[in-house]
Parts: sequence; structure tokens; C-alpha cells
Amino acid sequence: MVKRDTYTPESLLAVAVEVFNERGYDGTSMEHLSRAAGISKSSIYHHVRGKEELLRLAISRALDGLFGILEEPAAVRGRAVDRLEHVTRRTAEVLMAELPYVTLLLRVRGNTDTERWAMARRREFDQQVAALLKQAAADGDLRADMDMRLATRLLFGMINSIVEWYRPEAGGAAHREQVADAVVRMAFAGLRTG
Amino acid sequence: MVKRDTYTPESLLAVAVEVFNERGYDGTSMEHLSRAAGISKSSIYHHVRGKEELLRLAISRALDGLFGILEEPAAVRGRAVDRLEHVTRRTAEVLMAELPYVTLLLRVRGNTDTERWAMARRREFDQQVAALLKQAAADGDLRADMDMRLATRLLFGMINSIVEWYRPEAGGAAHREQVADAVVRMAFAGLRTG
DNA sequence: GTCTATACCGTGATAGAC
DNA sequence: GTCTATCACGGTATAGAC
Repeated sequence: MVKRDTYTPESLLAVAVEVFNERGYDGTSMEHLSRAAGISKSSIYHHVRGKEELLRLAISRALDGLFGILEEPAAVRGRAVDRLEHVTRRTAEVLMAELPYVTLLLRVRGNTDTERWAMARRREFDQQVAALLKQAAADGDLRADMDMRLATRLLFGMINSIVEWYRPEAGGAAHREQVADAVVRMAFAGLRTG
Repeated sequence: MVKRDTYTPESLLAVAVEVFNERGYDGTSMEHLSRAAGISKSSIYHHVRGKEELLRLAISRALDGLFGILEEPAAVRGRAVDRLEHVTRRTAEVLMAELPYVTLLLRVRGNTDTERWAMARRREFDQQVAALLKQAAADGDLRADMDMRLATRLLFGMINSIVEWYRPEAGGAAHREQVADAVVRMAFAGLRTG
């Protein structure tokens, strides 16, 4: 959270998203934002239309990152189970790389139009991954004794929970890879030995 | 959300917790609560000291349910990996049985004293389960190629994510058991066949 | 136990000077 | 591009009648 002499919507966004994630979106006032940015409330309105626009910008960035995964070659070609593993790993990676933005996306509750739009887009992403699970199960590569809808939800639950504790300061790229490995391993092979 | 002729702190709590979970705690005003309860704002103050007391009551109930698990016979006796599996299943079950209360617990951000107390208690619970994982790994019952701290976090991430989609109306006890089974299966054996 | 009325403050947002 | 001053509104909470 570096204080700047002058702001662009982009650099102001970085500050705002940090505060949103600390206090929650509803718990953050324009006064909080102005103090964190080191400029007055009214100056913020020079850069963005208001609080909700900051939310929309942040969420768009998170969604762009996630949907980008689905267009990567390894996500569109090959056996479904391998594409699923790729998407799982990459979702964890994007989540850590774009942590504050994805965190905000995952926490919206649907109180405003912007939040409802975010939730709808997120559902689209989940559904595309759910289709992958279904195909992988049909291929016989995933265990048949589980509802794939339920499995999708638990898989995303595990991945998304990373935002609750991951902090980029500690560890860097090596740590990110270790986390992504653990997610893939636990989701596909489980905790138990043998 | 049944409207009542008269309220007790307990019955008012049930209404409040539903609204908190729909709109978020910070996004819920006393006006929202009064409309949902069908009584005036000031009448609410007759039953509780304020909004934050409702939060504290709700969170206490969730924590009591969770810590109760750790005192069950199957959680204190036997091989660590079996105790861990029991705690995993029961945590999922308690989460579904006390859904609105646990949901609220899992969403607090630490803005007030009450919220910070809740987060500290939750960490205590997590740490006790983390100790179980560590013991099970030492017994050779869990895979050695994963950091157990990380595994604990992913395990709880998976369990806790149930609050994001589980709705008690649909399915009843049979469905709850199916969900708990799926959690245990995925966490311990993984998604992949063979 | 519930109500109406209201105190008092913090909120998101705007006007206009520099 | 930033500021101070200000607005109208909605927030939590209280007073006091019924």
C-alpha cells in the first residue's frame, strides 16, 4: 500500500481493494479509503464515479484472469481429466497471483447490481469446470461413487479457501507452486497413504 | 423466517442470523432487522443490547457446536487418522445442522472486538485439528509429501465451503449424510480412480 | 412488549476555490 | 488534481407514551 503523489484509477484501485479485503466492502467507508490513499474523499471522486465503481473494476480484473484459464491450450485440448487438472492448478495460481482481486470477487453477497453480475459470471466459470468433471467421470477417470456437482463444489471450496490464509509476502513463486501442487494432489489423490 | 407475536432473544436471533447471512453483517441495518422480524427498531433493543450482541450470540452457538465435536469419544480415542476422519465428518455435519450460525462465524472479518474474539476461537479449533493431522502423518497414515499445516487449511477450506451452497430445505438428513460422505471421501481418497 | 418520535453521528456524494 | 465545506440521507440507539 504505497502512498503516491498522484493517482490513476488503476493505482487507486490497488489501495481500495486492500482496504475492502481488510474491512469488507460494506464495512469500508469513503473516509477509510481516503485515509488509506492519503487523499481526501472528494479527490477520489475525481478518479472514479464512486465506491461501487471500484468494486466493479476489481471484480472485472479477477474474472478476466479466471476466464483466461479456460482458453489456455491445455484447458481445451486433451483428455478431460488432464484438462481438469490443468484448470485446477491454474485457478489456484491465478488466485494467488491476483489475490486481492479474486478475494473480493469471492466475497460479494449480491446486495447490489454489480455484486449480482459478479456472482452470475462466477457461476458461469464454475459451470464450465463442472462440465469438465462430468466428462472426466464419463471417461472413467474420476470415481463414480460421487455426485459430480457436489465434487465440483468441494473442489472449488478447497481452491477458493486459499484466499483465507495465503499471503504473497511469504515465500514467493516457489511457495505458490507448492500450494498449487498440494491442491492438485489432495483433490485428485487424497490425504491418505496407499 | 416465521413471524412471531412476541420475541425472546433466542427467537429474534434466528431471524437476525438469516438476514445477516443474506446481506452480510455490515450490510444489515437495524431497519432491515426490524422489517424481517415484523417489529419496530426500538422493540429490538428491548430484547438485545444492539446489533453486535446478536452477532455474539450467534457466533457463540456455532463455536459451542464445533468444540463439542472435539469432546466426543471417537474424537479422543483411537488411531489419529480415525479420529481425524471422525472430526472431519462431524464438522461437516455440525456445519449443516447449525448452518446459519456457522456461516456467520466463518464470515467475520475482525472489524470489532466480538469478531476478533470469534476469529481467535476459530483458530483454536483449527489448531487442535492440525495437531491430529500431524499425529496421523507421524503414524504413517497420511501422505508424507505434503505440509500438514497446508493440508489442514485445505481440509477446512473444503469443509467450510459447504456454507456457500448447502440449503437445508432440499434433501434432509439423507442429503446431509451424502454430503458428509463426499467430503470424507474426497479429502482422504481423492477424486481420481484407481 | 411494542410503538412513535427523535437525537446524533457517519455515510456517500457534490460544489466550488486553488 | 487536490482541497475545504457542505448536503441530504440513513445509521445506531434512546426517550417516553401506551
